[in-house]
Amino acid sequence: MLPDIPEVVVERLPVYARALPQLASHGREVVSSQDLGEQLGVTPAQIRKDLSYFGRFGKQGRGYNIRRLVEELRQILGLEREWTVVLIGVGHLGKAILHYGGFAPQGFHVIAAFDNDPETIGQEIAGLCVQDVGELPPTLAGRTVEIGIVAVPAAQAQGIIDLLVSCGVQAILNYAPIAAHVPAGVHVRHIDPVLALQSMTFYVKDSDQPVR
Amino acid sequence: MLPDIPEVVVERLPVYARALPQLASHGREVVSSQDLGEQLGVTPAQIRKDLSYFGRFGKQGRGYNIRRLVEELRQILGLEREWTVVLIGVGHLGKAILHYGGFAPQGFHVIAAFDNDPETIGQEIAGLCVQDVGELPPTLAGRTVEIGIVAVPAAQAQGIIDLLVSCGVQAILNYAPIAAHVPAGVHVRHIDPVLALQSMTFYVKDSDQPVR
DNA sequence: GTATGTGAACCACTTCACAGCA
DNA sequence: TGCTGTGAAGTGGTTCACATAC
Repeated sequence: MLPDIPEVVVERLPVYARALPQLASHGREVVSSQDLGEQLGVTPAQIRKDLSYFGRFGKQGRGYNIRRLVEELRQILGLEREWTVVLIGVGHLGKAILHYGGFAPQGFHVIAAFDNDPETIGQEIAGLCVQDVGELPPTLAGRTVEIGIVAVPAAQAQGIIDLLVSCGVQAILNYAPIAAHVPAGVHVRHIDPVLALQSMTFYVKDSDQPVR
Repeated sequence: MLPDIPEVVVERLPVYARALPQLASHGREVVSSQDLGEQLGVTPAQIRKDLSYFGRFGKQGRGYNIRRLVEELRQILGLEREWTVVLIGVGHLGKAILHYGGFAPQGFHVIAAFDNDPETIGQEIAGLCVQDVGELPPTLAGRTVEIGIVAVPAAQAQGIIDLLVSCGVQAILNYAPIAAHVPAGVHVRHIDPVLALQSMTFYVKDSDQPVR
């Protein structure tokens, strides 16, 4: 139906969807690509082009109705739905993810957590009882789980990802420091603060300011 | 000195630097762009092109000496240095960041943590006493701090980023869900798991597998 | 007058393909 | 023979600029 949309475009849509309600304060109902672009550090042309892949949501001479555009974007992205998530790896990082309050309000519900450490299995964390990773396949067989969050050590990550894929999980948020291999049709995003720091140091290393 | 390097290239270098030692196991000393590419899901041509921006590190007919290449990459990226980091925002997320053991081994040392909540100020977390954010400027005046990690609520994030920039911080790792505005010469990377999930749902939403 | 939507022009990154060297 | 290093070709995404619509 929709002709091939560049992935970078899809990745910008949630940014737009999130920024728009902020612009709605002060009783404003309409926003121009100019306004949104300034808010986000993006060119107005890019915003218009991105949106044009999906339809014609604006009015010439006026701009975009904020509420309407947010709803369109959420529809396009599938954010009106609720999503079911499992977490694998309940170490320090996994515990922090379970306690993180940012997923559920956006419709991402962590319904089970798994680990392979006998000490960790059975613990209750954020209202969830940690299960043995061996129980993952039977647990997922019953219900539809679209998303897996991987927070295991690097050495185990590819194996866990393979397991998730074999259980029908279609999207993986990978916190492990490896380049994941997945079959076509499975989607991966990588969260890696160390890599982020290590690419910034390239730009900072030369320009060391003298101590004043 | 080095002619303009695309930012995407710089972002891939740490990935190469991290993957190489893994290939060194089994007593191997040399690796080809082919091997590394397969490991990382990148074309061999891209690896060779990326490296060629910085020098000629390989030997025709053989490949790259792993140890040598890792050292070159670490030198290029400034990873041989130690880096000084401050954290602002010691809520759930900030605490998790302080407990995270992945920064220090890579040379990123969090030397101070700040918050504006009287309850949090004074707490000792991971060996660090949380300071009032008002103490940030005097604390940074004395020493060189290159990197700031921002883990405050969205509403306060831009203000904190401005403050960091005014204190001479040149690189910011931003966990807050906003598009940060910084002057030229300051570098920002954004960590946002919710955005990552929200762009994957676009691809998953239609292809919902039937429950078997 | 004002801001969208969009083909065309432009730019940047990726891939190709082969000369050059071990 | 094998693999690097690199100009050249190709691809994909961004920006321009203007016709169009309110």
